[in-house]
Amino acid sequence: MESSPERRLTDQGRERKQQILDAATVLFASRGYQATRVADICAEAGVAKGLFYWYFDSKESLFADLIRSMRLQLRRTQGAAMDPSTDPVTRLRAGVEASVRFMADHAAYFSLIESERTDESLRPVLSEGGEIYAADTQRVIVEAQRAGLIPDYADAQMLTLGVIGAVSHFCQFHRNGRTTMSVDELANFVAGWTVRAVGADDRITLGG
Amino acid sequence: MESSPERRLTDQGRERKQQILDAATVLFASRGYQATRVADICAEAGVAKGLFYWYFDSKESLFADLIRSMRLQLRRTQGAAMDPSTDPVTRLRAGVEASVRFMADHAAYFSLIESERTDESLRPVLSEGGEIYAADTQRVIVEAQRAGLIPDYADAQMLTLGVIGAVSHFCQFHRNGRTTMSVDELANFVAGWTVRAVGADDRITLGG
DNA sequence: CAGCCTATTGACCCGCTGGTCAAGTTTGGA
DNA sequence: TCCAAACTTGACCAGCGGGTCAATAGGCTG
Repeated sequence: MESSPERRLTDQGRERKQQILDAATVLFASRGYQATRVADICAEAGVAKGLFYWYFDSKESLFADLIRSMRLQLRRTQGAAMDPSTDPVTRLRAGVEASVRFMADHAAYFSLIESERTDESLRPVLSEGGEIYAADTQRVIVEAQRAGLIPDYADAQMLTLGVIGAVSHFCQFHRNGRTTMSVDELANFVAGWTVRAVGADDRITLGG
Repeated sequence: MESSPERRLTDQGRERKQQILDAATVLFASRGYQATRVADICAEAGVAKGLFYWYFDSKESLFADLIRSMRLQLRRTQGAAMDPSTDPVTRLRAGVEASVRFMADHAAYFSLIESERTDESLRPVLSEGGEIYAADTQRVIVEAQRAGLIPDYADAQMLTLGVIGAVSHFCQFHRNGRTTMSVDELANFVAGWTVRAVGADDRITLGG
């Protein structure tokens, strides 16, 4: 019931912990958090139940770990996605494409957070990120509006929600097999879709 | 463990059943299906636990009942939404606006189906509808493409997914309070968003 | 009133699952 | 070589929660 104050892990320890984390990711993604039993995770990871509680305080704390570690990775990847020397619409495009690719690569993770969004006990952990991503996006959009590339009588916040939503739901459809597009095609299509929706259409591409 | 072969209900019986159904809707929507206990539902409805099993075979069967009855209502409402004598883009607009309004009116229901989409045991019931809605939408889009109102080098199916996704995720943001727009404003905005994204922009409105 | 069906209760059952623990093994470093 | 800490196990526990049931009340029909 404690463990938090920095337990020193050996190489083997770190490996085992990751092993459990991986097993949990797979199971959470396919059955959801609630429906996944600690025993299942241990079986999947091939370790005894007690070991779970050597590395994690609780099932919920493992979940938090999972989310946070993934978020770190996501943020890093996204950071490198947009070239600051280009114009905002180009950056928006690039950001959207990168996000789509990233989400496709980490399908299991995103299907997890998507499904567990309404879980009362998990809400805090889940919502603590995400606003950051929104802020990033909104910044680009406002910049584009200032540069006259996007009509500025539309609410920037709504446009932001639209972009984020579009990326996430197209990826969701991709995960569910509702579309069989390749990731490249998808990324391109979604970029086109959002640029058009946002009102920055230069009429050059309609993606697909 | 049976009950299905048409139990005859008195007026009072029907009322009680609905009462339990309503209680379940509220709780499912706010905590999710898994996290809601049968005892909670009974407490909310103000009846004893045994009564639950007088009217329903199981928690899962209540859920199925809920979904099916709601779907019926939804389909009826949507049927009346679009005026067949207008052009496809106008109909698309109208359909989107009507859907947004409907989803806002039935927020509890949609937040429920949205959150429980990944639940293994519930998937069959959940997915048995939904394709119908997609088919309706796609028909309008294809029609618009034939009429030259939407560029036809874009994949109609992808555009359909985009429309459906946009409606559902904007409504989701509305439910979560991520936007404080009124339902009317929202409906208008989403209609504008989708029309632009789909490539049918007549440059008259950018919503908001 | 008698018989039957619906309606309603709450105590009870039992399997499941998150979490604990005492006991044992391995590893690392002094 | 030896100690302590990291690691690993599986049996065990307690409470929770879905589902059951016997008992009772009430209402309709003959």
